[in-house]
Amino acid sequence: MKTVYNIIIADDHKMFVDGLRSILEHEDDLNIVHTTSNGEEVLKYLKINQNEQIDLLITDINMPGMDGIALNKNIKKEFFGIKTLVISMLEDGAKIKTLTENEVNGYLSKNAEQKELLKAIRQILAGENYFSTHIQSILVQAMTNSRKTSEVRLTQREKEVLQLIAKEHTTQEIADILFLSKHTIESYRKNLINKLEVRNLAGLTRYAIEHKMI
Amino acid sequence: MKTVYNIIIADDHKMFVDGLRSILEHEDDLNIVHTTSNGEEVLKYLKINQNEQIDLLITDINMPGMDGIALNKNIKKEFFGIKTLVISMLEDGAKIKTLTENEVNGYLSKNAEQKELLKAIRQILAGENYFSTHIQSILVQAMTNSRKTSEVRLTQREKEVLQLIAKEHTTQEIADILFLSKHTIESYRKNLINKLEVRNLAGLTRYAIEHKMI
DNA sequence: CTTAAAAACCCTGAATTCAGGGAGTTTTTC
DNA sequence: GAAAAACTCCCTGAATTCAGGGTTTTTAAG
Repeated sequence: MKTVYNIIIADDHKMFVDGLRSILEHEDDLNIVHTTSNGEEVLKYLKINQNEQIDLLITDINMPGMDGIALNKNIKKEFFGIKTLVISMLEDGAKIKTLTENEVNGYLSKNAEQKELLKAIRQILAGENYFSTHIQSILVQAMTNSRKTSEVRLTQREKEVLQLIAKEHTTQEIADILFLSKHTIESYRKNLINKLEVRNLAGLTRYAIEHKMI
Repeated sequence: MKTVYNIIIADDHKMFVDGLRSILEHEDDLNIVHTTSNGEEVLKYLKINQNEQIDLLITDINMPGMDGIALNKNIKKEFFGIKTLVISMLEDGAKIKTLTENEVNGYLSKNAEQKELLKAIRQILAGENYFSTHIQSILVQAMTNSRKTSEVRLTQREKEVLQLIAKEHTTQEIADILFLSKHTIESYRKNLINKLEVRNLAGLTRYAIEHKMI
């Protein structure tokens, strides 16, 4: 008697779920027991069906309501023995990094081939992690990037000023808002431009937005 | 003898293509003749296989290289009798609007059900257009919005300049890049500030990022 | 208590942006 | 073919930013 692994899929893109299903249904050892379109439903299902051993969760990152990141965190906290494979279209280094830090067992891009998908699933079920070479390189980049750029730790005041700059306030206005001299604000702007290695307001604004400061 | 419709699919997310295929292969009258992962390949295929009548193109919007919008435009210009159904995960009113203006025959979200997909395909093949009520409401919103706020339609040149501004280039640099006088770029910057109702570089940059121009 | 970092402030001068105009040419649209 | 929109270029002058130097005071850490 062969071992059959139980799989849950969470993705709000139904056609994608169909794609997964059509691939997995040809595999005798892989059994899709449930599919949902958001994170909450997965947790609900797991709680109700505690007697059923689930081996693998395949989830998207972006979903309405609880997303893949939060879902994975909750599952690793509350349940045991459930591996997680994240499949997403986005290839955002920072997000993937937080996933690996949260013990996700694998990550695939949605443009992966069937072959790679099955390889990832089998590898994860065997107890290993799976991150494609492509994803690995993105991860490495994100790591080195964070060493480079976030070496620049901004002080609270600098963040305040940066936010106001990004909100289109002039130096004088920021000075008025923070009850400081405009010279002070000019110093901050100058330091920010140096620290963040940008050239002008546009660069500061981009940094602020990219780091979700506004 | 039944009529069989020939379909081409363009989407870089292979698993999604598999999902589509698994749905469509159960339909006797729908025949997938080719799948590609970008727009260029579709055009290449169509040019080589001119004798083969293609009835429907199913395409994503976001693809590496030529995207769905450009692809549809090219197809409507160069080939006849090919309907287009766009399936995308994004629900950006402005983009959908440009699609309808470019004679796309239908639009579906990637979280649509099988049922709706087949309904859309059949309706389009029968000569009608298909836009789900959900999409229609987004469209209406985009229209009314565009009357309110985004009456600001930027020209191609304006977009180019805006992009370069947001990338921290100075006026002189942009002038050099576009082979224009710096006075011209100054005019563009001024007009952009007026049109977009912002105050400075920071505002322009924010607009550019919020509208995904960089 | 000492030292370092952060926060606040000041100065000069060049470069750039911003705001307000005008004006000619080409391209699109009706 | 006329009208509108887009594209290009130019001018002036004020405001602001940018780049390079500073100083002093407060706060945090060893």
